[in-house]
Amino acid sequence: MTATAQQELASLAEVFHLMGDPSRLSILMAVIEGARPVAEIAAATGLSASLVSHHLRLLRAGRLVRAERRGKQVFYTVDDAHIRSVLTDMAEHVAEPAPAGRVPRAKAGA
Amino acid sequence: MTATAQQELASLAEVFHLMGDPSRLSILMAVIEGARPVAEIAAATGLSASLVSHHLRLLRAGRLVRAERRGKQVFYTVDDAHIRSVLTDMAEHVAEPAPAGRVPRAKAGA
DNA sequence: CAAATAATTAAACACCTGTTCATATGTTTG
DNA sequence: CAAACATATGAACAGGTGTTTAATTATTTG
Repeated sequence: MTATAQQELASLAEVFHLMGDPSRLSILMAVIEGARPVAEIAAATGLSASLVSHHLRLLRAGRLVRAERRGKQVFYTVDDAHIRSVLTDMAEHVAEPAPAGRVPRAKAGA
Repeated sequence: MTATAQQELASLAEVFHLMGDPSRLSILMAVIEGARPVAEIAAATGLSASLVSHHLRLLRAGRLVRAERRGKQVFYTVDDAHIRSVLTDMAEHVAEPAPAGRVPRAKAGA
């Protein structure tokens, strides 16, 4: 594997990692349809403003959301359309029923 | 937010979380185009067979890969098309150049 | 059945990460 | 400038996670 491929893989993993936390994912879902201020995101997700802010910084660093200040408030939105399509596409995957008889437990018997 | 929405969010986050690790992601990429035995995956990714096996168990539990035994070997493949489209779609996102002047550091000035 | 190969599992460790609580920064308004 | 509001930051803690090493379980083959 080439060095740049390793880089891209790392970046890709980083993005997924950011989406792989329930709090952050709910934050993303809260701002997926338009810009909202932090307090509103906190209310919508049921998380503290502090925690939301912490996560937003990570999401911003990973370029998943964009920030824009309007007066006292700071509005956040998802950065681009890719995130949206990925979220919807993956939602389909999760919605599928499990085909039964898969994923056997560590020790089936007993 | 409804209880089922919470559930789906958790499932969604779980899937992303599984993809959010470089080792696991490289494993997924290694089996995205067809079934391959563990040893081959290990060779392709540069990871130990043990580590690959560990991760494959998690990926299997999350229904991201499917296992099929053929003789001594166990072949793994990505479970369905959604994973593929998500991976390719997100790869596009990562490939995009950063629009400059975004993501200010914690404390810009010295 | 014994040996060899392939994969899985278990235990242990180092590291990272999400969360909370308290404090600080920025912004408007009196 | 002081007060109030909105957001951001810092420190500290608890719990989770990836990795390694060693041992174990399947499966074929002599």
